[in-house]
Amino acid sequence: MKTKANIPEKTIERLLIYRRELLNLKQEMKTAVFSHQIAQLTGATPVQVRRDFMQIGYFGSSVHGYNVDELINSIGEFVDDVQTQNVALVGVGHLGRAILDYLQGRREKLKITALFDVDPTKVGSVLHGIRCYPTEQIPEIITHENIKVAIVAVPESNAQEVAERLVWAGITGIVNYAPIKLNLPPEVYVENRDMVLAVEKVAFYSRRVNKKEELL
Amino acid sequence: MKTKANIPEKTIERLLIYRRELLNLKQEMKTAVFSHQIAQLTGATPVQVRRDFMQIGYFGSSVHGYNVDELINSIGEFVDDVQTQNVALVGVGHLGRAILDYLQGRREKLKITALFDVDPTKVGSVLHGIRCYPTEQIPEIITHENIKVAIVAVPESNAQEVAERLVWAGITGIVNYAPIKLNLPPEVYVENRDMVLAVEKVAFYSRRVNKKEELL
DNA sequence: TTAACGTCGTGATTTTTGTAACAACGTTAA
DNA sequence: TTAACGTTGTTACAAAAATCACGACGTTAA
Ligand SMILES: NC(=O)c1ccc[n+]([C@@H]2O[C@H](COP(=O)([O-])OP(=O)(O)OC[C@H]3O[C@@H](n4cnc5c(N)ncnc54)[C@H](O)[C@@H]3O)[C@@H](O)[C@H]2O)c1
Ligand SMILES: NC(=O)c1ccc[n+]([C@@H]2O[C@H](COP(=O)([O-])OP(=O)(O)OC[C@H]3O[C@@H](n4cnc5c(N)ncnc54)[C@H](O)[C@@H]3O)[C@@H](O)[C@H]2O)c1
Repeated sequence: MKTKANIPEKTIERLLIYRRELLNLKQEMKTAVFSHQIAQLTGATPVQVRRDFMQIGYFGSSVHGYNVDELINSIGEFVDDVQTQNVALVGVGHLGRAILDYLQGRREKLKITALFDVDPTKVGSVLHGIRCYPTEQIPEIITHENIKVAIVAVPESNAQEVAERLVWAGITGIVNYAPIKLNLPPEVYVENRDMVLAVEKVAFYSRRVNKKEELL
Repeated sequence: MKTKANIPEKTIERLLIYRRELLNLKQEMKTAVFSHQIAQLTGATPVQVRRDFMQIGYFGSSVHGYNVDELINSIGEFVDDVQTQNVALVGVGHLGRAILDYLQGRREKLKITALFDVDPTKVGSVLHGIRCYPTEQIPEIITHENIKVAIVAVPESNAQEVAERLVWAGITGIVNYAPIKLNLPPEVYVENRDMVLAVEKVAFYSRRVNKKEELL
């Protein structure tokens, strides 16, 4: 895949958003779509949409626009692995449970295949058909299931330790819901999802709106 | 505040991250800190750190670095409102519960003061001292409590409708956990937090790490 | 006294990201 | 046949963000 070299991160993010909406269009039996429609559905601009598709080497027709099915496949070829990627979820509390309920079955190529927790009442149980293991078994299971991606939903105080164990076991990508910066080797890709920061940011920008209105 | 005009969004995000770590330093009784230490703790570069502080008009000393307390206050003066901002949480399921547990009491200037749900078993109950109201009362409560920020944690199928109701009631900032693009007036600030997209992105970049290792 | 050091603040530069402009090309309708 | 239309692909341009490079300024120690 020659194009794959230097696609901007922002483009990757948008491609995933496009796909989400394209899957909806497919549900609605739509077969073709124009860039300005995708833009409308996703909050991007039409030019941005077209350029993003250009970057992954998918070309539409100036008459019918883009073929929904083909486009979904092209994005998939680009962002997905050939095989399904297995995912581990560590910390099966309220948050972990919500994540599990929500994620499971949403994407063909992503599957949570192992849960980990320390709580003896949770270890050994099976949720959504997935077994919950004690954290001691992280190396064993991660290796055996060839898991590279993990979701960390444990309390702040345990997140660093858990993350290190995961990386040691072979994990190379982490979605981190704990409100700390994980200190890990730079080759591990970490996406942080601290909710407090999100709310703070929205609180900040929501205020500017109010300020603006006052001036009118 | 004259500086407040044109601070980049990325800087705002980093300032909030800096503050999170500075609050930890304060807990540890640290009183001063250098830019390279903050950089280390947050994943930024030292220059970026200094630049960001420059932008909000806080200046350190080249000898002692930055005063932790003062810096926390300066960031606060910049990003926080003078009074506490009240926040509404809509959808008290697994996700909503986790958000509530986690957010409440973490920040002086942000407080969840109202819950909304449609489930009769939840409406009327009190969690963390906060009452859960039926969604019909959104306009009334939002107005009465002067709430401008809301967190949407309802199922996908209801998110758009709920968001519209919130905006109609006066909400100007939303953290959206439903996996859809909310179609709202452009002056409403929306932060989307779709977990599937986060995992997909991490899955993508985690793979590149593996690829790289293969080449060595 | 002065030179070496470490850090800050900031102008200059590079890199990344987004936007505008427009040619190319079917399609439609005069 | 031809002109007008709407959309795509792409080049050129602009804006935003990150990085580099260096002067300024206490502090330390020779
Ligand atoms: N970023 C966010 O959006 C957000 C939102 C809510 C919670 N959180 C964070 O996620 C954490 C989990 O939230 P929650 O509401 O599910 O809390 P919770 O207490 O309901 O769940 C935590 C789970 O982690 C397990 N656990 C504890 N230590 C562990 C370890 N060392 N290894 C494996 N599992 C372990 C516990 O047994 C429990 O099941 C919170 O502490 C908070 O830091 C983040
Ligand atoms: N983005 C993410 O990270 C993420 C993760 C998990 C879930 N989700 C989304 O958030 C939603 C909630 O997740 P959950 O696990 O808490 O689901 P849940 O079913 O446990 O909770 C949903 C809650 O919303 C309430 N609700 C339903 N319709 C409502 C309405 N019109 N107004 C007010 N409340 C209403 C329900 O009564 C329930 O209490 C999911 O459907 C999913 O779309 C997002």
